[in-house]
Amino acid sequence: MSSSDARPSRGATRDDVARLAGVSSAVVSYVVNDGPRRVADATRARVLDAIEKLGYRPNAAARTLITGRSDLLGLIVPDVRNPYFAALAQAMEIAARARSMNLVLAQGVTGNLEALVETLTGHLVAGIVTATIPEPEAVAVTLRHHVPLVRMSLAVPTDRTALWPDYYGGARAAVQHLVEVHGHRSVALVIGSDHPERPDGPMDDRERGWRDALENAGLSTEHVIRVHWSAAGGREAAAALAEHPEVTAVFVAADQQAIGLIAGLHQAGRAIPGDIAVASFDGSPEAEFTVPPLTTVRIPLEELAADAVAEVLGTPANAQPYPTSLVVRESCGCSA
Amino acid sequence: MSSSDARPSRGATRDDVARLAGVSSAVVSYVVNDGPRRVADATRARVLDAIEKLGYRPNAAARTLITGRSDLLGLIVPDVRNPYFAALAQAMEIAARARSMNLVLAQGVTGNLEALVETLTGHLVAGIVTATIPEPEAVAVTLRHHVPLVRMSLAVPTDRTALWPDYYGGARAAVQHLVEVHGHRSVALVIGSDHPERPDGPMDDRERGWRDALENAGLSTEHVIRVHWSAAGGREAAAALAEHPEVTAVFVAADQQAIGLIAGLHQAGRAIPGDIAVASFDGSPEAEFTVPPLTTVRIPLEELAADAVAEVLGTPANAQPYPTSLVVRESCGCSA
DNA sequence: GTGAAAGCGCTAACAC
DNA sequence: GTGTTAGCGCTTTCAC
Repeated sequence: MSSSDARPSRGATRDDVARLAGVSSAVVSYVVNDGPRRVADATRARVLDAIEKLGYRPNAAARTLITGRSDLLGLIVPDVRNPYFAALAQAMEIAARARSMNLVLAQGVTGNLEALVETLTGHLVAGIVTATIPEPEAVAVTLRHHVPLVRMSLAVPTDRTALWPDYYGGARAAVQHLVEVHGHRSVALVIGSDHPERPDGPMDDRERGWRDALENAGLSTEHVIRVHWSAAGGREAAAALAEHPEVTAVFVAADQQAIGLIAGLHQAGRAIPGDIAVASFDGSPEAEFTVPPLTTVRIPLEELAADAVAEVLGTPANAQPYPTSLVVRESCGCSA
Repeated sequence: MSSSDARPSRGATRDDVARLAGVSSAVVSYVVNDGPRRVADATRARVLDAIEKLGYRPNAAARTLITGRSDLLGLIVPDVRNPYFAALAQAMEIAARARSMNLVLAQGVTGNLEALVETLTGHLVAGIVTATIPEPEAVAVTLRHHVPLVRMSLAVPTDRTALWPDYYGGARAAVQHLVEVHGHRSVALVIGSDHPERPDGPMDDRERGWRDALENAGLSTEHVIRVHWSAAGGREAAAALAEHPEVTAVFVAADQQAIGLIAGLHQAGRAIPGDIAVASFDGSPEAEFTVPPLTTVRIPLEELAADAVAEVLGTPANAQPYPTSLVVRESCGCSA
């Protein structure tokens, strides 16, 4: 520890390694980065040895400064505690690390994203993946700084890049299952609302799927219950449902809401699936542990995440919605 | 766009701002950082104006390079999808952002942390907070690079810094509740094991709390069920419990396990709390939505997170365990 | 109150 | 196959 401790002591630098290995610092770079020049095996070994001895780690900041791009990837979600976004964060972290990137986690809601995006671009992140719908100003920041922005879980026409599950097909399949397999004639929809201020905004594709499945079967689409995208919202939906005993099944747009709905239904003394059947959307792991286990539409999050990272790194991803699959358990009326 | 696009176009630099404002680049620094020199109000206004016009954002990498410390904070958890760690991540993200830090999320298990820690230190993170128990090699890396390492959720004697909830007191209070309020005489423990390879390792404080509460009441501590720290583990525990009908109550060391346990108990046709009462530990939000709602010990995660961040930033935190509180719901036998 | 200038550690031409 | 070197954008000491 020969240097002063006035500032946090920095570890060995590339020059230290070069000196110890008896080579120039460029060679150290070549070895560390495996390019862009070839290095003789013997030299490489000496360098590696010196690196090991010194405990040398490249300084990410210096590298970022010169290359103009860091190995950081921003992920913006509304709320990591929501199991859906937690699962997304997990999938993204794994996908990022598989490509030697580091995930910077940011939580933010639509309308507050600009500052977050600026912070992230200030770090020269390789890209930003967001499950929160960014306002135009936030998008403008990424555009100005040429930072790839990948929107997940929802696509709007103006998106440069978006990856999203097949909300429409998945919802439709779930509702069809309720109608065709179990013979339900009155299937309610429980869904959140992203734009409470614009009730006439774009319709969620899950809602469209539910609607089309019902209309195709000649059934009514009158029962729509809009609550918060949360378990607490789902519990409120149970109360609303109590006023419509004619409803014998519900399609819920998110597992979290379904979990709350089930709790509320139990509290109200209604049996699942006996009195009322439930199917939902997301395919989160917790759906396996509700009572009864929840039938849900699984989203291929791992694929979505891997492709989102790939997209940021320059590999154009699939422009199609990712296929979902119905995971049949007991809440819909199927037996264990 | 006068510069070539050979490399990703970088936004305006501090020099651009200085030029436009007609000042030296040092002054721009003084304005941006609010120091270390004073700047005349008129000058400051011109600089701010130029910054605005140019859409200038400081380059975090350059700043990190010169200061030797970034505004990044590493958080290592075993699994963000586990609601407990999701809640921790959320609390940490909020606490970090409140101090203008960015959270780098890393997932890792004991035994694999060294590389993660090296990556993080390579980014000159201001500190690392970990809920995963780091092996000594990983700790050594942080020591060598002088990166503060704060361990959360568990403390071992060799820790430099650790913040942890009152596992012992919380568990003990929960078990006492089961025994004293509800009169249970046979209370099992369901808990995970961090060191399956060392069954004689340090005992989890939750286990100690459970044990002491029981021994003080003159009750037996024979029923210990060790399963994975997950809902699936909890479900297995339900099966194990079926062989011991004399057990009328269970203390579960983690909400996730309790959620699985409840599912398993239902499946086995056992009523909660009628046949068997349940209380658990964590205080995660999902505990409110089980059937019946789960009585659980709440951990003050927000405080823990805020203090962990403060600690990293140089404010020595509380060296005491953080007080927990029993959230009484229905799974223990209390009425709604 | 403001400016000039010396690096922070690294990459990648470009020479040899 | 290896060495030299010019910055990347910023902070801060030191002059003025």
